Amino acid sequence: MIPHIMSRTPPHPTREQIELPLVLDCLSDPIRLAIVYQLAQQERVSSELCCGDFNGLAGKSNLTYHFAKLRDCGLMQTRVAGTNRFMRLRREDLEARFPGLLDAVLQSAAKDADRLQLVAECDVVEAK
Amino acid sequence: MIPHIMSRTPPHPTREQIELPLVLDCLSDPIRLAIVYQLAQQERVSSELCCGDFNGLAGKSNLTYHFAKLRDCGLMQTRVAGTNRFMRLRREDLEARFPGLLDAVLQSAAKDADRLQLVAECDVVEAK
DNA sequence: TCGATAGTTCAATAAACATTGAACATAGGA
DNA sequence: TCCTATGTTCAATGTTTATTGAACTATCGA
Repeated sequence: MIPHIMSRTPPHPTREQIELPLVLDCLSDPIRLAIVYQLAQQERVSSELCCGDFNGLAGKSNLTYHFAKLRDCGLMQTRVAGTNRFMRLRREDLEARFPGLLDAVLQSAAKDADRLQLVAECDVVEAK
Repeated sequence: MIPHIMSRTPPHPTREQIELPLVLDCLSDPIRLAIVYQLAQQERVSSELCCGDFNGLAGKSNLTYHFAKLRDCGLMQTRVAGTNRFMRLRREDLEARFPGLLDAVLQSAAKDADRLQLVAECDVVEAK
């Protein structure tokens, strides 16, 4: 039987392969910034979210596209479990490569949460 | 006599108009990141550099394009003096809007200076 | 006043990007 | 075993992007 593509974990860059321009470019898109922000908010509750939790941000296939970019640049990790894909922030790797960067971006985003139309923390938790 | 366009200072966004996605997008381009980095290195010597100081990074008209993007997003300020345009980083405004962000990016860039082909500090100073 | 220097503007081009919907693959439950 | 939920793949579309060179404008100094 031929191995099934979809059940395999997609490729991720190693920590050392994470590149600053790619990370910044990823974070510069409002939808991807919202994904990363929501992931960060959720971290206190659980470190993972699945694709469906972001349905409010864009259409399904568009989200797949943005997830791939976030994965390719090293910001997110995807874990496959059954029919779900669980995402988490690669906090430690980011912190090791670019100390303070992710937090500076997240705090900047939090400051402009209204302007950027980001979900408030309570929204995320309640939506569970 | 009709006022001469080129002698006027180009428009800049106010501090409040500076937007996070635009700033990140600006910094995600390797040439623009190099410009900002060089400007930051130079700050200890003088807070300003003129277009010609960046000739190593790209062609003249391409530089004009990147300078415009940096100015439009609020990262740089341009001052016109004779036939020169002097650039400086809008450090205070950036710090007020997004505390810690610029420094986190600059430190990250410094860590990857080789990979990003950024000018070493001594190169900048010696090139004067 | 002329020439050189500094930088801008404009049009053209090729590549990358975000977005959509339709078709598909996979896993789990009735 | 079939139905449903979850998510991916693919092709098509229109937009934005970076880069180039040629023509231009403005300023300074000889």
